[in-house]
Amino acid sequence: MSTRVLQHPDAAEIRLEAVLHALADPMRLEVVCFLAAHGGEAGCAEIDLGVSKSTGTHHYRVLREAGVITQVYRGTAKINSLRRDDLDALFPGLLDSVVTAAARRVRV
Amino acid sequence: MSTRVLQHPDAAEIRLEAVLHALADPMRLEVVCFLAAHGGEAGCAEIDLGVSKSTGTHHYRVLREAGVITQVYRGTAKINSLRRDDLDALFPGLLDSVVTAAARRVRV
DNA sequence: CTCGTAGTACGATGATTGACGTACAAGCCG
DNA sequence: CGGCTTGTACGTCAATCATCGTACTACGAG
Repeated sequence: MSTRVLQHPDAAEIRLEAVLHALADPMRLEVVCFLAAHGGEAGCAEIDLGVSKSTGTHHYRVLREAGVITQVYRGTAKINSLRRDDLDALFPGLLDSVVTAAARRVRV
Repeated sequence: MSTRVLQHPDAAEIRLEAVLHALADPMRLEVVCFLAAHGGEAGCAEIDLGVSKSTGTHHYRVLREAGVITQVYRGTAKINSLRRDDLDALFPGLLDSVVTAAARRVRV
């Protein structure tokens, strides 16, 4: 039906538990870290999660519905962006501490 | 067998995903907020979660095994303490931002 | 010793979730 | 147009999770 427009929760509707739950999955955490490290933009295909496309779609959807990322179509590709502004405004310091902690975790 | 000694993960074994997962549940988040607001000590019975004892035990166990809280027996009661030092050392700022965000969330 | 309180252990159960394959839609390119 | 790439929708399956009830242990008070 050619929607091509993706629904995102309003900033005021972002729920802390949903964000934490979205971040609790290692795969989604990796996506967030990737976006945080790359200026917040990346196509779905640029982040190799090692899972099937369906599963990837599923995880991106969870992140989007939790209000963690924004997704925009650009041709056939879909660009994912971190909603850093909204997250920082709602939960100051949360994103940074999680990303920092995740980066350290990888090193260990 | 009178174990009466509870096993806690070592500080180095605390996993970010486990902590996030533990914090993602509203009930456990409430426990953490309560402990954070009360100097980090409280018996299981002091925090009314509105669920059965079994469920309460389950949630406390998840928190303990994730390395979020410490549990010590004092007579028949069990005292829960936040592992603030360990968490702050491993994931600087994480606990504060989550607790702050949760407190704000309740107000909304 | 007996009882009450505080919490554990052990299933059981229903809901949610993660992962997948297949079939399909939308946009680019030859 | 026809094929390729990119991602979605849908149904399925297994695993995990939150919740509970019941039976039990440990401790303190009387």
